[in-house]
Amino acid sequence: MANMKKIAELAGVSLGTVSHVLNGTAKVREPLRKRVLDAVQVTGYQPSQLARGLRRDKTNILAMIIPDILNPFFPGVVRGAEDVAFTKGYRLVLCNTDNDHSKEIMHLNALRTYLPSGLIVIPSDFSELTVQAESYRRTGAAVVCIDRLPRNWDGDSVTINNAEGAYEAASYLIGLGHRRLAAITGPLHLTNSQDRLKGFKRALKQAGIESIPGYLQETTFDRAGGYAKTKILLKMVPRPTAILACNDMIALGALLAIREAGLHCPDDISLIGFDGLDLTEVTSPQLSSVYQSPYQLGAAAAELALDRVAQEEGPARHIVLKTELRIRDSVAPPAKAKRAAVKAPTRKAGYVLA
Amino acid sequence: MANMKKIAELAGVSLGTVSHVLNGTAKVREPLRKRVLDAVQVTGYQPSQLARGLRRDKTNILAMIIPDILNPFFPGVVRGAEDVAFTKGYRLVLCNTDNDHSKEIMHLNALRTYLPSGLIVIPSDFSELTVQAESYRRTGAAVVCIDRLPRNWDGDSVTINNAEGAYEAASYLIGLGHRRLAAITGPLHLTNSQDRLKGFKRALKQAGIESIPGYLQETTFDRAGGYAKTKILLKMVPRPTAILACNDMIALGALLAIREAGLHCPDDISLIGFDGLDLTEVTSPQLSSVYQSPYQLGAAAAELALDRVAQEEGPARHIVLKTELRIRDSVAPPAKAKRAAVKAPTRKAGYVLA
DNA sequence: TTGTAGGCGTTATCAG
DNA sequence: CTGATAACGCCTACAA
Repeated sequence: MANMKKIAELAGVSLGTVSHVLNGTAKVREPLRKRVLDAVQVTGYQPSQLARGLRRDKTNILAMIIPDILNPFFPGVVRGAEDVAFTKGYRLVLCNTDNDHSKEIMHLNALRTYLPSGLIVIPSDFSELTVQAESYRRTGAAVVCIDRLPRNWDGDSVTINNAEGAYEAASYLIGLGHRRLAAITGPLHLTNSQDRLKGFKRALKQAGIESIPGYLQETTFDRAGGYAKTKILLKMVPRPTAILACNDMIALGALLAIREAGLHCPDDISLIGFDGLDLTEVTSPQLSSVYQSPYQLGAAAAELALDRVAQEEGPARHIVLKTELRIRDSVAPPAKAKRAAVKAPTRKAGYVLA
Repeated sequence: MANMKKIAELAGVSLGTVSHVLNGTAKVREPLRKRVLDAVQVTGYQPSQLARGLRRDKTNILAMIIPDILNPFFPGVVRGAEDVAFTKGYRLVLCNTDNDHSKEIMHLNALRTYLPSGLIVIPSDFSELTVQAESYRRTGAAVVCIDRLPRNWDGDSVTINNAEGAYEAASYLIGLGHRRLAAITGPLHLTNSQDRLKGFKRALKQAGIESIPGYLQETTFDRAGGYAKTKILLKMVPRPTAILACNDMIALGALLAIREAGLHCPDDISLIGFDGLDLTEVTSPQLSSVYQSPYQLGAAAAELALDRVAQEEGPARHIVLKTELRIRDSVAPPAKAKRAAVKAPTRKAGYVLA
């Protein structure tokens, strides 16, 4: 492959001049400039990212560390980041941690020697990112934390308004006449789980509803967890009339458990999920959910990281994205209260199919 | 960050010796060796991948080019490749083409200067990869093509047995008593679409069923396509009693169209998808599908690529993975023939939930 | 067995 | 403005 030396020969100038033309680092007389550019055209020359990175102590690489691309929430995040990165001439390196913080550390270490410009991280469970990031920043890399935050995180971040989203969902159910509301939360050591629970509780409190401890179930963010906890909820007396699942996978498991119990959603029990994944449209009933945009999350993180590359100083920025309650077919007024129930707001359109 | 020079000083040896110890490229006396290793320990030294890559003309980077990580088939492929890459000390760079072959070329060009060891590509529509790959191989990179092949591809590849999978699905439907079988295929310029159609036709031919042209519909690999084409199929007289959708997204659209037409799956019409995505479990009825393992596809590709790095010569290898027909609730004997129908094989278990 | 030194392709500094 | 030239960190002949 062509290199700068060859371009210099072809253009009949020195190596330094080629560099100046290519990087705009000094004014070069037009004729010389043109000769260089022509030589570049002819040879199809591209600068070696390796040599450039070595010299500059920084590559056009953006690294992204996530729990698991197989979890349907994450592809959108990755895609958002990749699009922004690509547009700005960066490549995205993808790492999966399986929520294992030792694997997170391994990735962090391995990536370091590639001198990435930025690092976008969805922290694993019990992440020690706050410590690691410090050493990273010394290499000049921007570290942006998204979706959930590790303990004591004080750097740049992009999250969503978890509490508000859960609050709206719970309030909506209460508005329908529900008084016996249950919540199935994700692991409560995660900040997003904590915040969603807070929002849920606030809605109850505001409506003067006393929360029954058994109605609050904590589990993992997956279908199996939702299934198991819903089984428990359905056996309670009195049985809750509505469930807020703190993500869609949990809601999916809940739906299955409801069906298996011979109950019907939403007639016997209302259900709202969280995230608003595509698959909420293909279940029956279609699942109501607190939608958030994974794409926007990833894109904002990449913007933030690359801004930080250009402008290293400045206070940490915290971007908080909005959620949107999407009501579909999985909610209804509670059976006993149907007649008295407040009229439900107009059904919002979800994705349109064709 | 520490570099080899510092290690050499700390260990009281020369730079070359450090390199020899680290790469096992020459025998070094135990005491020296130990001093080097200790210094590495103490400093937490890691070799610069950039400098190493520059010197070796090759980095520990594996690049992966796919249409779109948002398509639920691809995350599994990416994860399979990343796991293998990670295990062997490689990082995965992810690129989305949106099936746009000019974007594919842009990625290919941009990646080149990072000197990746390997390249795993799911070709875009009308890909010119066969040409591009040639120039890539000259840089010493292994190029592996997966899922579908571009025109004239003669390099390493990993695909699945598309024809066989479609054949089995169609044969199964025929075995249930269906005679009016329709197929909704993906774009027929793609090799995987072509092969699935071939398998479908072979099953019909073998059963002595004449295929009605209108029963063969070509569309894009998405829900909207499946929806539109199914609408057409449902208006035909006589109406098909079974549909083979050439991927699960198409099947999803078909399911919706069937429901909207006031028909019931499987009582009025049987449906089998292709890919066996997780979401086939959450529809109702649960979708039968020709399962393939995206994870295995990605993992095999990474193995193949990295094998090729170690062993550059040798004939092209073509790995063909098996599919597995997973029958769930979306198939039944045709209404009129129910009594006479052959007994359906035992229902295979899909994923187990808990 | 160990050390020396050249060069991979850039960028950046500093003379001219 | 333009051109040498010294790093960046590592590998690898080749020499000792």
